[in-house]
Amino acid sequence: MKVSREQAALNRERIVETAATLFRERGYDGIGVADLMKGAGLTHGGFYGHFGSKEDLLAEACAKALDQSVQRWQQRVAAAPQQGRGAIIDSYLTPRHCDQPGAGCAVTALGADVARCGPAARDALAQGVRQQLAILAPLEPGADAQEQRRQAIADYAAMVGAVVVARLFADPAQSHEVLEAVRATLLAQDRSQGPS
Amino acid sequence: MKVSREQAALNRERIVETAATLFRERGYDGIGVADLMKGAGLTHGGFYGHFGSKEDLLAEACAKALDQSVQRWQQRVAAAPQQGRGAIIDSYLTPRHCDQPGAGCAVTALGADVARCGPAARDALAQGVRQQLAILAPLEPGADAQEQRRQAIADYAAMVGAVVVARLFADPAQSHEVLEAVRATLLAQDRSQGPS
DNA sequence: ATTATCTATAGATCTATAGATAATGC
DNA sequence: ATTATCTATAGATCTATAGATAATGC
Repeated sequence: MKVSREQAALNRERIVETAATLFRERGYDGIGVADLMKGAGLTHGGFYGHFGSKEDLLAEACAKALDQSVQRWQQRVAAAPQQGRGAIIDSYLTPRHCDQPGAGCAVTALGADVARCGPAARDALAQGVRQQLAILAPLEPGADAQEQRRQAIADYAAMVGAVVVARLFADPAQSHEVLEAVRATLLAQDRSQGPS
Repeated sequence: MKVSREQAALNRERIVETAATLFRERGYDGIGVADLMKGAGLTHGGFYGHFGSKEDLLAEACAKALDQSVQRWQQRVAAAPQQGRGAIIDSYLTPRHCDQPGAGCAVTALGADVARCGPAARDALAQGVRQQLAILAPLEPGADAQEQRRQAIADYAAMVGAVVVARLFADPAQSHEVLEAVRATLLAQDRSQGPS
């Protein structure tokens, strides 16, 4: 046992990635340090060499999860520039996103947990939200930057709420109705307000 | 000690009400059976005479919390019939609601926890959401009932998401910006689409 | 010599239960 | 006699730490 300094850095990263998935799937209190380390292929005693506390790991896991979301958003926008904000809305409001919280938006999966936590995890999520709003705003219809930001916030809130509510329904048809209703309403605004 | 049958029923109800508040404030795993009972003025050993498990209590607490929300919605609509859905939107999207999760919407405070739980709590929340949508739909603009329901779902998702996101920001100005952006966008739709 | 990980455990907490106690209600 | 509550505790789990072990890197 015992590994190189380089391997130790890889192990640390694997712990953060494992945590980013398992926290989103089971919640902050739903998974213990021992199981997180086991998920990363390590024993739990090594944990406190990497992180000061479980909550410190939560903050890093939130930052990692949001970073991945931000990168996916950028890729989708770059891949379909003519689709505008629709590229983001369409991929966010899918049954796939609802059914895979471990790979999805950390705000929907961990928002309530993190709002009760210390400032580190909270700031990590808030920072991610600001980045996502910065991607969304230029794609919005609106006369000026202020109106575009307002629209970006409204779209973002609707998407987050749609996934939170859709996950409550055990019946896939009802989940689907929620996702589709929000999607149709958001995309209909393009027509009623026109492009910028 | 030991109390009358009538007093026992009152004690049970007080446990549910205490749980409805404390679960919303601290999350399902954030408060234990012993502290819940202490909050109701009882000792924790008596708990299992009233409920089969902690999760059974969660289901009852969710039902109670949503019942109270539904009643408040009905009162607000009855008190200001000319204001329509604006009466609900205005009261939902307030700093007061964000700052008092223990008295607010259970979907925003417990949605993620409950989505990971057994079916009883999930169904209790889902049933409450259906009731809230039924209140909202007749107040929506739209050509027919189907379009009104679609708008009700979209408004509801936007409101839930707004509070979840607003609670992430430590800075009250940023929380307020989220609430106001969603409120302005929802209410602006009346003008662009017109009343039914 | 340093350090990343492992084994083992301390100390706290949590759900659930068993048995005792003291009131209600026949 | 029944029953609602209380005291006490079993059994499990969780965070965090202490000390041992076996590599790395000078």
